[in-house]
Order: sequence, then structure tokens, then C-alpha cells
Amino acid sequence: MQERGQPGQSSGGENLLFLTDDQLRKGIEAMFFAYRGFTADPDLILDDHAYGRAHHRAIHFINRSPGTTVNNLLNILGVTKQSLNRVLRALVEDGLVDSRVGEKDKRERHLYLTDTGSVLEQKLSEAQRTRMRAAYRAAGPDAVQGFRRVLEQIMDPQMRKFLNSMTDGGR
Amino acid sequence: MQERGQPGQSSGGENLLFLTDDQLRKGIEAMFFAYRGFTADPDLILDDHAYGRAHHRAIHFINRSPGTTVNNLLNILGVTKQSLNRVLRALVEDGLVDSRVGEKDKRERHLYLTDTGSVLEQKLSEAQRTRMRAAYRAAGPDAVQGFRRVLEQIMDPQMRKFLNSMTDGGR
DNA sequence: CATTTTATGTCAGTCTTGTTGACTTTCCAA
DNA sequence: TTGGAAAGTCAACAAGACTGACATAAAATG
Repeated sequence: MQERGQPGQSSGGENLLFLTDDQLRKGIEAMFFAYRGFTADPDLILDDHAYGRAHHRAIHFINRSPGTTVNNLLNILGVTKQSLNRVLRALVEDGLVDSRVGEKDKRERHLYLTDTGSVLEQKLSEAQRTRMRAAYRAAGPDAVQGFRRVLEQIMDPQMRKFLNSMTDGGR
Repeated sequence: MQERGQPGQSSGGENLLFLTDDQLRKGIEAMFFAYRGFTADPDLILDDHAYGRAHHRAIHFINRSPGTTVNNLLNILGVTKQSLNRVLRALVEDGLVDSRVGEKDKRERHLYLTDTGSVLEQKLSEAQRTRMRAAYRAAGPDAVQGFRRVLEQIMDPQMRKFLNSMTDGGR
């Protein structure tokens, strides 16, 4: 009752059946279940360290862009600075993150992982990569390409831009 | 330093470069950003009703499987009964969900959406589908197939089984 | 029939992580 | 130089997850 109006559009073989509400619902549920699996392995490790996903996310993106500022991180993570601050404070106190006052602009803090922080980052990301690697391998390169393509369309354009800027320029 | 050992395996053109740590990291970040987009639209609606994602999930799966029991829902959602109970209590009190004592087994409660509940479910799922539909359309059917394939590999096998059982049997 | 197990609900308390509000320090531009 | 904007911090609160303990009712089992 919503979309099915125009099947058999192009040639007849490749129609728009993949856009039915039922197909969309299946994709929605797959996203839900997959995201649970996606976070499950790092979560186990985080429990041992009394950290949560918020800490994982901060660690990930600090590792990804060493020297990034708190404000940068806020834009990427999409939380309030107060929320991020609590997480960063814990990581700094525990010696996983180094927060250095900016040289040009002393209001800014530039964030770096310490050696200890890098060790945890490796553990976390390797756990997550292991699952992703298995999934990629089982699904094959073409499926992976489609996977990435759809994910990019689902995310907000701002994030897509950011993701691709990191993809090109990073490291 | 992890996986790149065996490229050029099959024929040389299609190698295993999609399994590098760098490719995996990009997929991981895409999952993170996409999930944010995935939940963003329903979240706006939920705010108006003073509900959260937990309520959305309960509503979704009750709509998906009318008459399901609390225990079923617990297994699907992967939360504790205390957590789910708080959500269900609110939904029942607000008249969105009907909880009926089982006829065969009177210990069980069978859950149904009321008319009011169905209205909210429609609003939420339509908001979510709108974004997914646009993403699917932009990415194309082959990409969607790959998307689904990779997601199924990422989720725990138990959930994959459940998802596919619903896919076949449902409605 | 007595006992155990299962399904559900509830109360209390904790933790993570999000929020808003108020505040300091620093920079910059009028 | 002064006032506003920006970056970051501290405090308090709320949602929603968790554990643990316990209650009730019904089913299953010996």
C-alpha cells in the first residue's frame, strides 16, 4: 500500500521488488541484529576494564586521528561535550589518553593515545575486526562493496563526507 | 601485519585486498555512522512521546509477531526481563499494548498492539523505512543483496536463524 | 499429591551514558 | 580594551541498561 506501484519498470527482469515494505523491514531487522553482533566482542573486553562503548568510540577515533581536538571528536561522535568530557577525563586519569594544550590556540586540547591506550585500542579493534573479517570473507568482495554502498546511503550526508575524507586523506 | 599474507590467490584480478585491516576499519566506521542514521528518524518521533529506543524495539517486534510472549521478546531483544518489563509496563499503561493471559498456559502473557499502538508503530516504521528506501534505491538491488548478506554474517548465528525463520514463515 | 521447574512480575540499587545549566579560560574583533 | 564567541570543565539529573532477591502462579514431574 505504499510503493509497489511501479514494478517492471526498466526491462522487466530487474524490477523494484527490493523496495517493498517487506524487504525494507527485513533490512531494518538485519541492521538491528547485526549491530548487536558488531558491538558484542569489544563489549566483553570493555567490561573487564570497567569501560563502556563511549570509551571505545573515543579511543577508536583518537587512534584514527591522533592530535584531534575535543571539538572534532564531538562532531564525529555526535554527543554533547559534557558527555564526552566525562569519558575523556576517565581515559586521561587512567593514563590511556594524553591531552595536550594547543600551541596555536590554547583553548584547544589535542588528544593522543598513550602506549597503554594503544594496547587497549589494538585489543578492541582486533576483536571487532575478527568478526568483520569472517563476515567479509564469507560474503565475498562483491557483497562487501554493496554493504559499504548501502551503509553510506543510510548515514547522514555529513557523516558520509567525513568518512570519505578520512578514506582519502587519512594517514 | 595481520592478514595480507595471501593475496593473488585465485586468478590475480580478484584478490583479498578487501580483507585488509584498513578496509575492515572503514567498514567498522561505516557501521557506526550508518546505525546513527538508522535510528535518527524514529528517535525524533519517540521524543515527542517520551519513549526511547527500547519502546520502539518492543513495539516493532510485537507488531511483527502479534501474540508473542514476554519470553520470546526477551530472547529477541537480548535484554533482561526487568528492563523489558519496565518498557512493557509503560506501553500497557499508556494503552499501546494489550497483554493477555495465555489460554493454554496461563503463566504466559501474549502481547498485541492496540489500535493506538499500531498507529505509533506505523509512524515509527514508516520514518525508518523512508530512509532505508532512499538508501536502497540509490544503491541498487545488487548492493542491497550484498548489504543483507554481510549483515547476516555479522550477526550471531542464533539471530540469523531467527531472522530467516521470520523471513520464511512470517505472514 | 508433593515437589520442582518455568514464566512472569516487582522492588531496590547500581552503572553507563546521555542530557541541561552554569562557569572558566582563551581568543578575537569591534 | 572590552565584550562576545569558542573550547573545555564541573555538577546535577534522567533514561535505560544491569544484577540480585523475592513473590506468585501454573505447569511438569516423580
